[in-house]
Amino acid sequence: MAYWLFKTEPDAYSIDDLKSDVQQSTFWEGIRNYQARNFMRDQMQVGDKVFIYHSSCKVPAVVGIAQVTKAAETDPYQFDASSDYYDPKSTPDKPRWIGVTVQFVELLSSQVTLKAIKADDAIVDLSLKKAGRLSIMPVTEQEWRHIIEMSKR
DNA sequence: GCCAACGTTGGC
DNA sequence: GCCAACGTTGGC
Repeated sequence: MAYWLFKTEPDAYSIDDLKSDVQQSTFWEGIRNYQARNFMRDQMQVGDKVFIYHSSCKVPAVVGIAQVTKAAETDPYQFDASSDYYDPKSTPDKPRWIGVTVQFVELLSSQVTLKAIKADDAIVDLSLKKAGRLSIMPVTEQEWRHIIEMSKR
């Protein structure tokens, strides 16, 4: 089982939206970055754990946990000309973009802020720390455990 | 709202 | 295939 971190803008779709969504789950559409896509396509499996991270907001932070409930499938929004996620270069017989389905697991008892993560020497490799703009990134098991511990402080 | 960082595009 | 220009992301 692998660990991941998904960024989302809470104004658009927050962890609370996920929690109150149908079956507490959602198709994670709109990933338009090749590195992120390749993680979903090549490595992500049902049962993988996911940190939900709120970005572009007052306090950027890891706020909760979700899990992958469905492996990658074609993201239909790439064919929808009225969608922000429309990609005119993608075709149904050769789709470029995919998404997985995730389900809410739990809220962290306290959020772990970007500030705290940046200040913590135990977290070195996390892309979040390297000014990465990656919307989906791998998390090592140690980092996962460490961030869970931080949320309990 | 600014701007640095970085990914993508397209001309050559 | 290089690289400059451009667009986007995301913290502040």
